[in-house]
Amino acid sequence: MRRQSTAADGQRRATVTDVARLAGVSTATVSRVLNRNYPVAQATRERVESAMRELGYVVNAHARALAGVSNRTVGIIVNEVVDPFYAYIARGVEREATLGGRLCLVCCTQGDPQRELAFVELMHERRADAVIVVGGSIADRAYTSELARRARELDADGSKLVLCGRPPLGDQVPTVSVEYDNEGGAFAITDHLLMQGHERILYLGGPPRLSTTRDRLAGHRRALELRGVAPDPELIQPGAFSRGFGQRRMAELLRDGPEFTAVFAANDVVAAGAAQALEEAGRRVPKDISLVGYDDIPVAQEMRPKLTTVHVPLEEMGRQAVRLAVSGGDEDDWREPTTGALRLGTHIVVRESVAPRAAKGSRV
Amino acid sequence: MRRQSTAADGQRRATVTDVARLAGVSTATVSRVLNRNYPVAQATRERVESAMRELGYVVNAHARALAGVSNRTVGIIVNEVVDPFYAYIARGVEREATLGGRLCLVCCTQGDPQRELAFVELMHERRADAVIVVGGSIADRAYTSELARRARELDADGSKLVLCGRPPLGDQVPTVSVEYDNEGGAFAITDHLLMQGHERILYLGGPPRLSTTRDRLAGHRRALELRGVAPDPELIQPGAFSRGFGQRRMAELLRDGPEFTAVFAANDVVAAGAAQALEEAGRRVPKDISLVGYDDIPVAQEMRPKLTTVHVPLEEMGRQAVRLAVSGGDEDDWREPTTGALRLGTHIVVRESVAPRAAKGSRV
DNA sequence: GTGAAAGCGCTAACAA
DNA sequence: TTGTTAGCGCTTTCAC
Repeated sequence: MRRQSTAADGQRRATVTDVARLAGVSTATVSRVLNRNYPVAQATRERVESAMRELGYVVNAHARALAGVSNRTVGIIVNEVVDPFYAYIARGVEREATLGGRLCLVCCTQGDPQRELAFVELMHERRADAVIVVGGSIADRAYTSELARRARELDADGSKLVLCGRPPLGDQVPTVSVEYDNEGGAFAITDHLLMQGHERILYLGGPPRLSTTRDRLAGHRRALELRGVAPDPELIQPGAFSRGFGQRRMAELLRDGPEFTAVFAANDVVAAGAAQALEEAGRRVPKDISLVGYDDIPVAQEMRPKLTTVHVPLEEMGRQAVRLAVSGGDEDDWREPTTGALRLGTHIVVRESVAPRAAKGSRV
Repeated sequence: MRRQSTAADGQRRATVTDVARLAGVSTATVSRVLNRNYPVAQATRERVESAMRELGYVVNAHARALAGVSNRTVGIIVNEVVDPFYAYIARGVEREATLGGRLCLVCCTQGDPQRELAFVELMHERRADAVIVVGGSIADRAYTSELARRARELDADGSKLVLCGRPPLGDQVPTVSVEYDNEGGAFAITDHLLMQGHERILYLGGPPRLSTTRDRLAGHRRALELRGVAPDPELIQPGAFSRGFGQRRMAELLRDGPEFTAVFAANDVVAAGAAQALEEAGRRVPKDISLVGYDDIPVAQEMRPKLTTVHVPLEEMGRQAVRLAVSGGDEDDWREPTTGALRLGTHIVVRESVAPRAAKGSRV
């Protein structure tokens, strides 16, 4: 049974005033030793510091922020921390923010656009230097205009909304954006499959209305078209970005779907699910069916066969997002205009999950 | 080029006063519509709201916090967001915090205890309701006492330091802790190996001075002892918690290390690295050598053969951490004493990476 | 080198 | 139902 030393027992938390009193100086002096931005006599400093220690004084960040010092914070809003796609971007943001002496706050929407909007507002309320929204978005009228409104408010307060891996909100909306060549990656990997003789390629997974899906599908279709392969609607099977979806849908299609010799999974996680279903159905990858993914997250190297996929510079996107947003930080440089944009490249990583199409169809 | 509407052009950010003036009411009224915790005439409310919209008003969270409203925040401090071990705990924290209407702030130390300490302080400065430090710790005198000091300061301010997956700081230090049966899991999985006839078991990876390693090793040794197997120092090969370490060290040991028929990797990530090295050396798992991991993160199910490992209730630990720390939240219930502790169970999950010891030694 | 005092933007008594 | 006003804890001129 220990002493319950919460606010209950009147031990009001120590403030600069308390420290000042105990040290026999003014609050201004305390503030000066706190910020070490102004000369203070050695002896005075020591008295103040010991008073702080004695009182267990901890500066109040809110009071400080209110009094006008930047709180050096960038917020990042993602779907899910446990999803490597987001985690690696978050890591980039975190690293770069730390480099600039800033704190990085991570929020998870669990895929809910309303929560995303709420978080943007929250970060604004906390006066973040920048708020970064990550990942594809659905093209919803109401949602988009709400986000645009917040982008404007943020901008009006000298902060920035950063779009990371999603399309711009329109030319009138002040944002900065960091994208990756999503369409190009999808084109390249489809072409890779085509070059191996595959023409019946199943596109599997990804929320149908998501910008990410739209772009990947566009690249996929462009590649087919270029090689004169007629797209078959039956081979386009979007759904979700989850392992579970990949596995379930794949199993179904194997049972009574169209014929195909290769699978283009919307991302590596879906690919892992598909691989599982393929394995359970006794289809060998890549001998019977070739399989590719997208994103190049670590699981791609853990799978057997190792997954051929499209590399996306996730961490670098995160870094660039904060770099673009907080241009400099201390030094007030008047770099780019209000709206900056950056598009990073993608490239395919060939591993072991693709083989030339077998002479006969893949159906057993 | 667009209008650069930052602070530069004198567009001072709108405050309650501005809103009040524009709406023709007092700031108190504005505050009341903001907090919807007090009756306000419908007509008034509407005028205020439209004024807010017109001005692009966004409440200042710092001012609000300073004025005495809890900012409903819990901070979590982890090594690395991209490490699933931490990511899943973080997700639990996030989920539970959200349930309580709280914001979850994630900080990454990149394994640096000094940064951890700094983050605890930072979260305290921001007046977090609780700050959760996650993962094993090294038993360093100076570090421990520093952390203890901060725990006391936090406690004095009615907040809490939560130790998640690491040993307590001592009975005098007010903390709450959520652990898992680390030793027990290691015991169980070692015993599993022993039951399959393995006696030469290599323990691979994990920072040697980390509490996590110490506990796992303790369980491992206890199991050996119980079955009367003499521990061989050569078979204890700690190092790091990384895939790279697992792969490198494994390759070396395969080349010129002691003989062994099974590998107990300190965690699943190390196991993945070890598996890779085994594969490259032409040793089959589990036929030639059995392999187990720890943590049961998703990669365990992606590996082929699927990895037998110890399940740790990561997400649940995160949830419990905040539940214990912010006891109730709104309702001021006087539940447990200052120091609460919880220990969650672990269990092994048998998959495909263990086989009975071959008749002959594993050496080719 | 140090102190006095005026806010920063908001909330919460207390009045009206 | 609404307004007045006194802080919350800190920083920062401006004096001394």
